[in-house]
Amino acid sequence: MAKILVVDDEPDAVELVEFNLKSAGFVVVTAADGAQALKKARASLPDLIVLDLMIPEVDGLEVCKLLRRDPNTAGIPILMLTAKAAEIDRVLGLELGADDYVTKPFSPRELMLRIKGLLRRRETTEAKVEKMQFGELVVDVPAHNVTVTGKRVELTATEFKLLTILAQRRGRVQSRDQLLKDVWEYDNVIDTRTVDTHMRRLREKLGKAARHLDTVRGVGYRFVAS
Amino acid sequence: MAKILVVDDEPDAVELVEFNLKSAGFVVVTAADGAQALKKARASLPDLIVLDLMIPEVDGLEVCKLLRRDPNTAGIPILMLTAKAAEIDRVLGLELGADDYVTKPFSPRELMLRIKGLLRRRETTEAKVEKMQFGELVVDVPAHNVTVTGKRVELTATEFKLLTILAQRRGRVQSRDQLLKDVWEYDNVIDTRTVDTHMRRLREKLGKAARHLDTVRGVGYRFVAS
DNA sequence: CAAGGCCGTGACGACTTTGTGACGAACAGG
DNA sequence: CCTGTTCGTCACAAAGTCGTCACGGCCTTG
Repeated sequence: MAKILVVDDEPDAVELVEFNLKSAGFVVVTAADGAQALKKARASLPDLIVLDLMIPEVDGLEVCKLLRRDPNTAGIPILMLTAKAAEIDRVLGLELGADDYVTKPFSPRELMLRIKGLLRRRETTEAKVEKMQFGELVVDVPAHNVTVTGKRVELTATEFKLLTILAQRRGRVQSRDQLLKDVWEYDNVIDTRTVDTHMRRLREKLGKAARHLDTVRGVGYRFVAS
Repeated sequence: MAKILVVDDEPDAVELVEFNLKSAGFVVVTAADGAQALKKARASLPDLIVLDLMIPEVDGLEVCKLLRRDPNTAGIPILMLTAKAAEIDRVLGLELGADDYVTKPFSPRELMLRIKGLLRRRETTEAKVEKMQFGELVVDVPAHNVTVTGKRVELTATEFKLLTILAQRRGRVQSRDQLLKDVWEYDNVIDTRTVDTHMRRLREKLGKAARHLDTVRGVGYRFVAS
């Protein structure tokens, strides 16, 4: 479950945000000033930071800059809370590097939407790695190459695409229809059982690395990394 | 089609809105005061609520706040109807958390646009909660995966869907008919006792996490988070 | 406290889903 | 034009899943 750091010096605002986030199943860490924020960000490495611009000790601008400078925290999405719409330009600009903003007063609902949007955006962009390794299995997308314990496995174009898409979405079940859409591209004339046949061929060629290919009965297939 | 709760104490206004919504294919539920509104919102879990600010029993502000505080209704978009433009700030502000507003008198056309806008926004930007944790029980929807104290539990497609729907509506009792509709999808040929059998299998597989599955005698089943 | 209804449980047969081997069409390369 | 590969479909068998039913305990209700 995603962990979120909420930084604001107004207890009411923190409480409101905290309540909403917890209701949505997030783990919440809070901080009331800039110094605390930096400390907690580094200590608990949250998945996202909700940061008020006007806070004591070290202000929001400075916190943002410092977090971006540290390699450990540079990648964490920051959602800025600003009182004045006029400050938006600076917040989103190069100077600060926040990823999104919400102006006060905000509706909790709006805030939640932004947070989920940021988390999703990060998820999807991070997943597009081109060379993937899972134990003995290596999938090199640009080279169009697959190896199992260092030995090259010859896959046909369709098999390769199927494996790639499953691996890129590892952990998530893909229905046969979804796979047809993505691997065979809009060709819904094709029978869903065709997917099964290709999975069989894939498994055959991958040998022991076939353990990564899970069948989820009644739903579809899933790639497991471990 | 989406279900919409309309709350206003003026019968004329309700009728007008209701007529327009029904013409557009929405399912409409109405309430004339705040107490009724809260009751119906919790009972029928609409996709959106059109809420007049000035209503008897419990006023609009209070209804809004209470709905936001309940995890079961916190996510429902609220469209406020206000008589005075001056109230807008409070309505949209931190204090209330409405998602949009329309000032009276409004044109039906304007109202419909706002409603459709809110519904679309939710559809496109708000992902359903995908990963839920309740103590030792974790339900990961996209992965189609359930774990109890870290150990994976193998569920069939039907069992998983049943658990997911109950968990997403935690705290609220679901009748067997409702569950048949949502899990088995329009297949009302099926015996209601079938739900019992699946609940049994779920409980068996979940082990000690089965404590989250409550039987409400004479009514149905309920997922409890704690 | 007795009757009736509701729900948990175990069993079972019908049905669905998936893995597998085989086959012919389409296709690319020589 | 020939040949080998790839691809989509099919049929079949095995395994898993589903819906129903009957029984019995327990709770509710009068």
